Amino acid sequence: MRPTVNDIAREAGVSLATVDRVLNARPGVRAKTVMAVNEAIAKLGYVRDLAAANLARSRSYRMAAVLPDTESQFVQSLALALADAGSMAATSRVELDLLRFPAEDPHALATLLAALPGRGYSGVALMAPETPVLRDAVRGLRAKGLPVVALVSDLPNAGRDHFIGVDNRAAGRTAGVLMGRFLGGGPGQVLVLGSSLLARDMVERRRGFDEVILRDFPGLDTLPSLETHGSGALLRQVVTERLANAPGVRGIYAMGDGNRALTQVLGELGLSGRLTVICHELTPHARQALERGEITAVITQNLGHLARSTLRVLRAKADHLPLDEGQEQIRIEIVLRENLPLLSDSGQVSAVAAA
Amino acid sequence: MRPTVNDIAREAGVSLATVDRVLNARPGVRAKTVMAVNEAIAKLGYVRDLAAANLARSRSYRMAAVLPDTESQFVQSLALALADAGSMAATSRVELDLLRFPAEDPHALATLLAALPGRGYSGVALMAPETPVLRDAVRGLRAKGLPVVALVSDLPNAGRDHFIGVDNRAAGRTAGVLMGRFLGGGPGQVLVLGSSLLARDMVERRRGFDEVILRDFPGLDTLPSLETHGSGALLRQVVTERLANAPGVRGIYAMGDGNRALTQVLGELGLSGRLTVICHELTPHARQALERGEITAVITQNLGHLARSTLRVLRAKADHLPLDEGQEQIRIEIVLRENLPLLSDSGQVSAVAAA
DNA sequence: GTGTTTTTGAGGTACGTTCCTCATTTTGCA
DNA sequence: TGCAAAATGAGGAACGTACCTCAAAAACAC
Repeated sequence: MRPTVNDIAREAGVSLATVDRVLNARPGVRAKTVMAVNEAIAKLGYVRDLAAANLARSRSYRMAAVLPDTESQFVQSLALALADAGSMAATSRVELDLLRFPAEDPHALATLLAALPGRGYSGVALMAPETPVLRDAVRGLRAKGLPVVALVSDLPNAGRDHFIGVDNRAAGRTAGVLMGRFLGGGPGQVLVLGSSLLARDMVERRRGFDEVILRDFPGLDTLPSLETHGSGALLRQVVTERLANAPGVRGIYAMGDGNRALTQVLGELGLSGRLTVICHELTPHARQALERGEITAVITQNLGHLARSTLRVLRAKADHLPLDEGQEQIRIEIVLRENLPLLSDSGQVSAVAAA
Repeated sequence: MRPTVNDIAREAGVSLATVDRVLNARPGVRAKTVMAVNEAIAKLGYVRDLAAANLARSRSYRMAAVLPDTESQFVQSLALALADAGSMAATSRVELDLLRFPAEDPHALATLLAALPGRGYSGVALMAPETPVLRDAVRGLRAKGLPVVALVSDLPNAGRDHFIGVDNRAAGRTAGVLMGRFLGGGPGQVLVLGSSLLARDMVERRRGFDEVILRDFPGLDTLPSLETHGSGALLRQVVTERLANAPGVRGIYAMGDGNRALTQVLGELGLSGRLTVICHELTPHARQALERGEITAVITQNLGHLARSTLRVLRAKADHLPLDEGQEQIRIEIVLRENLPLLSDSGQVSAVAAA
């Protein structure tokens, strides 16, 4: 049998109350006694029964996940993955509320965040661009003892407790090496598309991509990034125009969203499957395009993993417990048609069902 | 507050005892009453508090992971990942014992397995080649109520409860498409190495690989598999010999173990970094070789994930609970130098430390 | 050595569930 | 209608921990 607090009390020759004081770092115990108890703990190999502890504390966790109200498939999939992880976590006294904010309104976001501490939350996961207003809001939350984790895109200067997502520079490098090798090193031109050149993620991806192409594939010519601002129409226009003027284009690197519009345009131009197309995020549509051969490779992150990780990290932070860093590291995944994961990851399934 | 069993009793107008009977599927409740209780459950959105339930049951789980006593880095890493997951799971009343069997002795394995039910285990995870003796042993375990999950390599005909690992055919296809694209479709020859042509995994990988090469890259010429039987010396010999006779070799697909010997040989022949080398399993050595550019790509599975998944599945099976299939699916990961995960995945770290 | 403060002990209640037992009510059947 | 069987209720103990109170003991200061 596993040792319990009673066993420790007996072993250390003290009372249960004293063991309890030591275990929970309550004051009023002599250093000597603390030592004795700790020795007993070590000797018996005691591990606190977390289930029983939480039960006794009758502690429960109410977390908030705050996402932009964008309708992009990526955010939708993420929301579903989070909701899913939340409902699974209900068995362990964790509740997750999904909150949305107007994508282009940092002040509305700040107001939303400011209201959270009053509503009984014990942690916040946040996906938002880092603005000065946001930085202050995050600091405010942390000042009130609410842990804040940044989701998908980091908030390094806001002093978040943790970042859950991938290193976008490395993701860009990965795209770069795939593009370079798939094109045999050149010669040829590569079109680069991004939603906005101001977004940190886009900048980092582009930097990583160029880094690799310049160093390892000098025969390739990467064109300046084209901004699509999340608009399908705009994407359509710039891509059509550019492809008409640049007959040497052999590859397209789509750093941002709009994969749907992209594959559509390529189809209309009769270029489906004739170019090497690399994009990010395995949304339901990207998956389809991959299956049909319209997209060559997708650089992605596992949203189910990301969602579960979010809950674990929030919980650990709320309890001031250490993390299992290895488990929380989100990997940069490369998906080709051949290693497309089966369509049974809960988040993805629901996303498709909802689409 | 979350509803409890008492709330359900009140809502359904029955006693706590009856609710308990329904919840735990105990006999002696009319169908009508069962319905009423279930309605109350649905109405209040009750979710059983697993922590409290397990506490009350004072249930604990003792699991066995049975691995061959091979010293390959892969098995070592797997063992460490399992040990690690086991120690993390100690907080949730799960204990994992690592057992080893002589790699080439199916009968010793069968004896080992037969002894398990008597030793208080409530589940077994097993990595072993499927032999007739093993099939019977597995059936014996299951007949005694012990769930059995196959690890890494499947035991489809032994009636295992679950398989935790990747689809090797798809892994081979993935290797194939990478090889094909990296070589620009040809012309050129590809050397294929495997530990043994009898092992199911090798056969499936080879089949997947050929499937893609034949269909999509007819310009490439894949040579017959060379067997290395886990021996570095043998690998060295056959590779040297083959490369001397076949100057057109531009790629090597290493399906089995022996990556260490392979990179060494290539180094000695002055071919490091000059060939496209694709292998399996991100062992510490493969990681190093990847960093140095001696290996181009590694097809792998996340051992930390695999280990945690094993424990979750064993536990779910022991309790006859459903699985979160999405969470348990092990993905086929493609690792290049550019998306090499940081060296903080517990299993990998320990593996390196131990190496 | 007295008085004060600090440390320790003893004991209880609570958390939400499981799993008993025994008594009582309801149901089905002859 | 009566009787056995089935269904339900009432209550309690247990799981391992947290957290509370009050009393007793020990350590400390002067």
